[in-house]
Amino acid sequence: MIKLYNVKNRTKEAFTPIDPKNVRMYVCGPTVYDRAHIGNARPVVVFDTLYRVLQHTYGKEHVSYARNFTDVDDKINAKSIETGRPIRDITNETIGWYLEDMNELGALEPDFAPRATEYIAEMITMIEELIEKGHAYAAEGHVLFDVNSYDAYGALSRRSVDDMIAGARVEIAPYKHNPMDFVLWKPSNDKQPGWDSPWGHGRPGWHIECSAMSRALFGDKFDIHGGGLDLQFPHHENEIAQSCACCGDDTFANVWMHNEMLQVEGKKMSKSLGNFFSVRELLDQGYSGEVIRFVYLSTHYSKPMDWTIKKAEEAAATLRKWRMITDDVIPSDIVSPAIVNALADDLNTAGAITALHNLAKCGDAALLKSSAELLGLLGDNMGGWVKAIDFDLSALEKMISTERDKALKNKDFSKVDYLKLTFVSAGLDVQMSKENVTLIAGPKFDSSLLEDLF
RNA sequence: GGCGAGUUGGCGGAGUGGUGACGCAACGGAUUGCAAAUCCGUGUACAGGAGUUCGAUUCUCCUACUCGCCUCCA
Repeated sequence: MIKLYNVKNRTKEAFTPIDPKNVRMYVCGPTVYDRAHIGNARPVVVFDTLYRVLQHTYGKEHVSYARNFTDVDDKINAKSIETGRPIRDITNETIGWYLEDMNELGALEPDFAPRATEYIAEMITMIEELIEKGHAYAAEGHVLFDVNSYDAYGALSRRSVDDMIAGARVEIAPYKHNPMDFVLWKPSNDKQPGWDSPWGHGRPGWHIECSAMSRALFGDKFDIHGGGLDLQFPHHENEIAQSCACCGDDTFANVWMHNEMLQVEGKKMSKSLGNFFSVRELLDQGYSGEVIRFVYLSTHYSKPMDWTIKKAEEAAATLRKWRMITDDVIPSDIVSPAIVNALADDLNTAGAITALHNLAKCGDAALLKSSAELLGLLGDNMGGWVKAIDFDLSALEKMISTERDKALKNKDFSKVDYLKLTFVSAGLDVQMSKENVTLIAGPKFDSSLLEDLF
């Protein structure tokens, strides 16, 4: 049984799908104007893991996962004006990057990846319904959602409209009935992307796309809605308001999940601090996608996670060890119950990693591999970073072995020690047993440092 | 100002109303020509205060601190 912490009730509860043959999860995806940064990647890895657990529990063909691309947004418009490139070029390129980068993190592609611009008609329909039902109004080319018309507004994030107005720091547009009313549709000028609508040439507000697209793909009601905690308010609150006002109080997502934010070396990631980087930059620095994924999974999704070099290095060491154990091992048909149980308990990925450590300790390589794969780790497609060394060490092994045999007789170890030192400084791990000497290339192996020996 | 999350041993990080997870580091031992790797072993951690309880790190309240959202940035 899967248990999930449902933000709606702030309670961990048993997960019961609406239809076990059709489990539906919607996760808010990126606005596509630039490379995904490492904060963007956390929900991707978190919900990818949940996707795998759901597939494991209900069967691959019975789980649908949708993650949208927001490809109409003022940030994209700004980039287009700045670079002189058409919007579609920018969004296509960015989507390509995104899929590449997330693939490196071992994230499966969702079953649906809807683009906002392909669902404009559905959004317009929904906005019309909202107007008809008295939850939205048109004003000066805009359409606004009337928060006073929806009593439960603020329930998800536990905010009251009055408190928010009192503490508001935003300038209030004159055409709003209530300062908290938010935009469903807004007018576009010649330079902005736009579509014809009953309210003139314009474009959708940010929130309506998720309501319209999840409805189009999953219907009025589905199981899980996820995203970063920063989206809880206002984005998710507004999605709920739109969808429930339109389709009924008992519609939209049953379970709401939010992953906590990511920090870098103890500080909020920000461009001014210089600790802001993309997944691609990290990959280019030599941190493999698998290592990055492991670091993400070693902290529970509900807690803030600190990205540090130290963690990445520890993760790399652990994975290297596990890959050594599972090299050429055929994964077991089953997954360790300890791992399944940990993951079923509100996606306790850190607990699952502990269970993997236990499997490694007792040497059950087949089960270690199959179980790690449920977390998206130790897959054959992700191990390139470990096996990348193409260098025959057998001649060196023989060389040091011979010298050692001699030294053991004449007690002069100077030559052996010299070789050992050279090997170690070239990044080799030198393992001498009674019988022979084994050399293992470490992460910093550099064969050019051995040239003098030949 | 409003709202929320968190504070666990040297570091990271789970978890639990009553036998000190787990990883890294450290230390001791086995092993080794010496090492490394490996194996075995070693640590009186739960921010502070009050309360509930036979018993609290775990529940309740208060205090302090940290962080996040409310503002273009997930």
